[in-house]
Amino acid sequence: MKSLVLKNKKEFFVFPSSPFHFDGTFHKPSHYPDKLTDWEAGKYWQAIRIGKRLFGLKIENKGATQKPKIKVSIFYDTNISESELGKIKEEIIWRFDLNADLKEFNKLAKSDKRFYPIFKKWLGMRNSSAHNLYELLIIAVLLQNATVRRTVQMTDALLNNYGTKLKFDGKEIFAIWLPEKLNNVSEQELRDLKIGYRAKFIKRLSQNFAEGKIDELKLRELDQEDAKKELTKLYGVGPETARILLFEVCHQYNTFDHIAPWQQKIYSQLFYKKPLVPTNKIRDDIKKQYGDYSMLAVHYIWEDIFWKRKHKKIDWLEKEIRL
DNA sequence: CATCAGGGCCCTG
DNA sequence: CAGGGCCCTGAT
Repeated sequence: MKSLVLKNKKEFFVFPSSPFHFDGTFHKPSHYPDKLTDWEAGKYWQAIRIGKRLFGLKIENKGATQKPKIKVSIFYDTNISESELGKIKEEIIWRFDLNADLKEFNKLAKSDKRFYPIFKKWLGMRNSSAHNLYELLIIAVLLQNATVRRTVQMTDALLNNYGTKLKFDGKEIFAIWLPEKLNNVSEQELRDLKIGYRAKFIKRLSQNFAEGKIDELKLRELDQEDAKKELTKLYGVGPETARILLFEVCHQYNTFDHIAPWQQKIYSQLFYKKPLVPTNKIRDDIKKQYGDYSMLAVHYIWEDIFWKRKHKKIDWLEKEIRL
């Protein structure tokens, strides 16, 4: 594995739209533990790629819910251009949806007697992705048909072989490889890392990205239906993977269409306090109540229970999260 | 020890 | 559009 020490630093500030929730936006406790990001209250680290170059990223909360302000520190090796700095800023704003206009959504939340306490607690939280399309796609493929532990093992194996370790700000943060890095890696070599049939997906997807067949920026502009169509064309991307990408990378707030069996059990408890409610009913009820913000609303309630789980084990939930 | 399902997807009939 | 197969791993 390559290792990169980043000793130089440049800083700037960003002012997210108000209201804003720093920790809810930069840390998602429902995600599986990875070495790609690090977080503590008010502080967040990750690697970010601009073009082919890697930078270290530290983001700190310097504002308040109604007066948002974040400090961004970029760590680099020898030099960094103004254009690169600008692109990083733009990219951060997109990935963490810092310019989001959530007025309509917050109005909707206020009229929801049942879950208003949750919406209020996380007021200003964004749905976000630390990663670009290719990177999140890889993660999503590693989630397929696997338990959390297995996903972690596969991620580590791939990172150890093809990733880069960045050292900055006293942290060690990993970065996912560029798609072309796998050009000369055979499917069998990937299989040897015990990622199973996903080797074929990752090989083919990386090839597509390396050849520039997917334009992430264009995808961000498409409406939901077209974006979904484009994503589903990709080999290894079905309804669930498309949903993840649409919501997290494209910031489509209304993607509550596909419900996986394990999610069904958790939604049944969260929304009905029952072990198993039909997915059609769950979907219809949520869509009826939250309209264009179906997935975003569910995201608030979903992350909230995983935040609670951080300090207090929740029996019924533990059962459904397969470690 | 064997069997099985899993935080899906592709392919076939 | 339903159902089998896929990699590997931990649970039974």
